[in-house]
Amino acid sequence: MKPATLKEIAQKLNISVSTASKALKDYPDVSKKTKALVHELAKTLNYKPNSLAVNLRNKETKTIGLIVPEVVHHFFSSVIKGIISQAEKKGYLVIILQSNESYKLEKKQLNLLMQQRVDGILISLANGTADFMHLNEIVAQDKPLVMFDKIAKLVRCSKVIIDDRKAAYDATQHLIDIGCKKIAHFRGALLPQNSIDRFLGYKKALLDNQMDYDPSLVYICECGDKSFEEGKTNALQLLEDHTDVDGIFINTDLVAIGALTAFQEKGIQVPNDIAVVGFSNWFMSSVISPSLTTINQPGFLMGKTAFKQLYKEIKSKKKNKPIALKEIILQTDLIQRASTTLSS
Amino acid sequence: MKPATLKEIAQKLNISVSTASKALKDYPDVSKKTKALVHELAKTLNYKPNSLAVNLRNKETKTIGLIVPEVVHHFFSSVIKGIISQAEKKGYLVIILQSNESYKLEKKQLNLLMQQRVDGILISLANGTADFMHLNEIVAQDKPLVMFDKIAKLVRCSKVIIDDRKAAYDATQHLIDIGCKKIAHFRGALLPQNSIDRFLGYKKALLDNQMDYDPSLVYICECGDKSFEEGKTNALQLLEDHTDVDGIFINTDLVAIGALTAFQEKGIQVPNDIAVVGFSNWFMSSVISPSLTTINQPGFLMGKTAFKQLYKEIKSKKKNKPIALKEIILQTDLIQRASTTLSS
DNA sequence: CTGAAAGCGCTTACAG
DNA sequence: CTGAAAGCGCTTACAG
Repeated sequence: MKPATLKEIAQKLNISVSTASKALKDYPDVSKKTKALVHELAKTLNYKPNSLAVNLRNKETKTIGLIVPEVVHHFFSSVIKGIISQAEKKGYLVIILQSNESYKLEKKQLNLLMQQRVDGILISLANGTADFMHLNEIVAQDKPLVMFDKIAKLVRCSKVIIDDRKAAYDATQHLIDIGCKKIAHFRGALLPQNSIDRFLGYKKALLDNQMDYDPSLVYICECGDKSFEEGKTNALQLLEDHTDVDGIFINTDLVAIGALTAFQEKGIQVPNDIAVVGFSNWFMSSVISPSLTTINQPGFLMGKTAFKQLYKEIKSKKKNKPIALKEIILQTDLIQRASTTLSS
Repeated sequence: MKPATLKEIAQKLNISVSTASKALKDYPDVSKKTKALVHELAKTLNYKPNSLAVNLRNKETKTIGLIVPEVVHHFFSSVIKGIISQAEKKGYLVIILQSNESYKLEKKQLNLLMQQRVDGILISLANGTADFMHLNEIVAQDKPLVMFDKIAKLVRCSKVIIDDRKAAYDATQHLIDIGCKKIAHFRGALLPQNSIDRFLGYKKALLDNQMDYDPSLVYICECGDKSFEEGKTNALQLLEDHTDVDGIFINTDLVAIGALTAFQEKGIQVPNDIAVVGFSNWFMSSVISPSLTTINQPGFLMGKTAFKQLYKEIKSKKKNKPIALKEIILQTDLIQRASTTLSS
C-alpha cells in the first residue's frame, strides 16, 4: 500500500491538486464544503504530506544535524536527550552522528549533513580536531551552527558552554579551603579547550593561594573508553611518585572513581589521606562510597539551550533578519560530598 | 552563499542539465571532455547534490528512524552506537527519537517518521505499549520495520533479541549451583516482554530444581531513572520481609548495584550472606566492590545486527523481492564475579 | 471560490 | 555524444 498523494485525493474528488492542497492547509479562499470533503478523504486515506516534496518546495527540512564525539557517555547522552526533546517540541527531527573523537570523521559528517540540507547543525568537537576550516565553511555557507561543550573559540558561531576555568578554580579552591597543601591534577587530553581550561583553573587557584605549581603533579588521561582504568593507573603512579599529596582535582568523574578504587585497594583513606574532587556530576558519583565531591555540569540543560539558540538562528535566517551570535555560559556548582568532607 | 545547483553548472558550461547530471554520475554516454569540465566546475563550486531533490526523484531517503524508550541509558546508548556506526558504513543517516516509555509519544513519533518517508524503522518498545495497532500499520504500509530488545511478539516483522528466559534461567541456576536455597527476584515492570521472560526463566529454574516458587519473593521495580534507589528500597524491604533469603536474581545491573549498596550499609555480606546476580553487564559492574556477577547483554552487537537486518529488507523491497522476516537471537553469557564467588 | 501554471532540483527514458 | 521532456509531490502567485 503506497502512501496517498494529493493528486489521488484531487482525482477522487474531481477537484484540482491546488484546491486540495489549499483545503488541507485551511486557506481562507476555499469553500467550507470542499474543505470538509478533502479533510475527510485525507483522513480515510491516511494522507500524510510527503515531507521530501514539501521541503524541496519550501527549502527547509525541519531537520537538524547533531555531531557528538561519543554516544555512550553519560554527559553526551544527557545533552542528546535535551536536544531531541526540545527539537520535538518545535517540530524538528534530529540526525545524530558520532565522530569517535576523529577529525576526519567529523569533517566527513559535516559534509553529509550539508548535503542532506539540514536546517542547522549542533556540534561538540572531537578531541582530534585542531583546525577549523570545515567549521568555517559551514559558517561561510550561512548555515546556522551552534557549538556546545567542546568548542573552537575562533569560529564565528554561537556557543553554549560552562566556564571550565572557573569551575576548575572552584574545585581546587575547595581543596585548599579544607586544608590540602599539595594538590595534584589529573587532566584530560591535550587538545580540547575544556581540558586546557580546567588545567588553567587549577593552576590559577594554586598561584592565587601562594602555592607552588609543580608540573610533575599533573597527570594526563585520554578520557576515552578507558577512563576508569586510567584513573586507577594514574592514582597508583601518583602514589609511587609522591608520598605527600593530600588532594587531587580530577578532570572527570569516571576517572575520579577509578582513582578512588585504586586508593581503596591500597588502603589510602579518602578524604583523610587524600581528598578528591571530580568533574561532571555523573549519577554514580553520589552513590559510590565514599561519595564524590564534584562539579555539576548540566548536560540536559546544555542540550536544551543549544537547540533553542539554533532554533532562533534558523528562524532569523528564514526571515532574513541578522543573526545575533551568542556565547551562553551555563552555571556550574560544586557539590560537596564525602570525598572532601574530613571526619575529624 | 547559496549551494550550487546542477542548473548553474549547466549554464556556466553551456550544456544541458541532463548532460551535467549524467557527467557527474559517470554515465558511459558522455564524452570524457564534458565529464572532466563538469567535474572540475562542480569541485570549484563545491557542488553537493540536493538530497531532497534526489530523494524525491528516487523515492528513497537514505534515512532511517530509530525510536528508543530512553537515550540516557548505557544499554540503549550502546545499541544506538551500533546502529549509527553501521548505518554510516552503508550511507544511511539515522533520526533518533525517544519515547520516554510512553505509548502515546511512541505512536506520534512513528507517524512523524512515516511522514518523513524514512526508508525503514528500528524500534525498541516503550514499557507503556500494550497494543500494537500503530506497529501493524507500519507493517501494513510495507515499511521495513525491525524491533529489538523490547519487542511485541505478535507483530509481523523481524526482531533482534536475546533469549531473556534462558538467560534468566542460567542466572538462577547459577545461584542454585553455588548452593542458594531461597532465591528472590527483583523483576522489571509488568508489561515488557523482557521482564516477563526473565521472571519466567527465574521461575522455571526454581521448579526444575524442585524448589518452591514463592510469589512473596518477587519484587517489582520500574527500572526508570530511579533504578538505583529502587534497588536499595527493594533490598531493604526484602531484609524486613524475609530473614533467610540467600540469593537474588535482579532484572538489571543498576538495580543490583543499588541492592549491593543497601546490603553494605546493613552489614550484610555479599556473597556469603546473600549472593547477587544482575543482568546486562553494565561497565560499572566489573568495577564496583564486590564486583557483580551478571548476564552479558550485547548492546552494540544488537544495534549493528538490527541495522543489518533492516538494510537487507530495504534492499529487498527496492528490488521487489520478497522480504524474509527473521528472528535473530543473540548469545548471552553469564559472567561470574565476586558477588557469587563464595570465599570459603 | 477554483484551477492552470510554474517551479523547487534532480533523474532517466527517449529522440536525435 | 547531447538535450528536450516528463515527472517525483508538493506550494503559491496569478488568472478567471
